[in-house]
Amino acid sequence: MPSKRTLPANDAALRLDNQLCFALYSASLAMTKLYKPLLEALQLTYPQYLVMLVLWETDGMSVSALGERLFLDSGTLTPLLKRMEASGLLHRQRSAQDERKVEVFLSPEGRALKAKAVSIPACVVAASACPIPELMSLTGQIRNLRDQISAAHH
Amino acid sequence: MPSKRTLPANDAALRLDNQLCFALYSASLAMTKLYKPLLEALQLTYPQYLVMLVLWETDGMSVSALGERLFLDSGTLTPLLKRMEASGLLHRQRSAQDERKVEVFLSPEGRALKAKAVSIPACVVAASACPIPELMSLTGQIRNLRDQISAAHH
DNA sequence: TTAATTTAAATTGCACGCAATTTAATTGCC
DNA sequence: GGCAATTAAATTGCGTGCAATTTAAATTAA
Repeated sequence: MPSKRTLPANDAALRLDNQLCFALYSASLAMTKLYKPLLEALQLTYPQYLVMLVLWETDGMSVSALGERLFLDSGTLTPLLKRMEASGLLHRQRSAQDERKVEVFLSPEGRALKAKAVSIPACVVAASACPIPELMSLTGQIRNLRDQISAAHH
Repeated sequence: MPSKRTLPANDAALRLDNQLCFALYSASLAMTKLYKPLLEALQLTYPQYLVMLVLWETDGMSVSALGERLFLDSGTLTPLLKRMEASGLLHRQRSAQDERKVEVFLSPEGRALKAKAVSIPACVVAASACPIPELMSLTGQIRNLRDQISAAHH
């Protein structure tokens, strides 16, 4: 039994492998590495793939709407979208209604790329070696956690 | 009921909010934002905090051992450790036994910083608004997933 | 033992993320 | 209408991540 002078609880609380944050961080990095070879065929980086997922759902979104969906700001998105425009996947266009806004539209090539992406989710599921219901449950739990901690700092 | 010409399953499979990868990615970014004000008091970035967690557990690790623990390589760690050395938290020293290796040692200031860090985990738990057993379970599940997909690409 | 291979860090180059600032357009308020 | 406040992108600067290469040390093989 620990003496009153020691801080046993803190030692466990600061242990790397007990950190939820590190589990998330390292899992997210591992996920990016898993996607890399899958996305190479599409000439996309992982954040660019996320942008494509959004645009395949809703074409013509503004930069800020895209940012809200992906939790990224214009400092990240502007140069990323410029690179995607340069590679011919989309084009950016000032909104006529509100000239402050820039709307992002898929090119025919960008739209067509979806066909090459449909096989990716199954590869990721296979690599996880985890039953689909568990993956769905885990996804939901992590999403809830994200929303909770996002709300926490307003 | 969907026609045979449509691809209904793929649409769901490519939906952003169904992606485990995006849940992890966005949760990890949100976590980093949550830590930022907490770490400002310690003058640490989030990856630097992870290095401190490792060194508080095991001082004197080599760069490669640190990298294995954190899933980071020397391309990331070398400049990061140089910045931490410049701010006086640690020093780097060629191993006498094997001159290829560089060992990382905490300075007295670095060791002392642990006292300021002990309050952080409780803040994070509070922000998550989630019972500790659930957090522990979630951490374990995410760790398992990470290990599984890390193993998957060798 | 020397030469080839392997291993460990460091370096280079590029793509994020994000804080902070700037520029431009719109909205609110009088 | 006119001016301040707000909003949207872009820009700047910095700290990661990581692939690819380089340098140097240690190990293995011939």
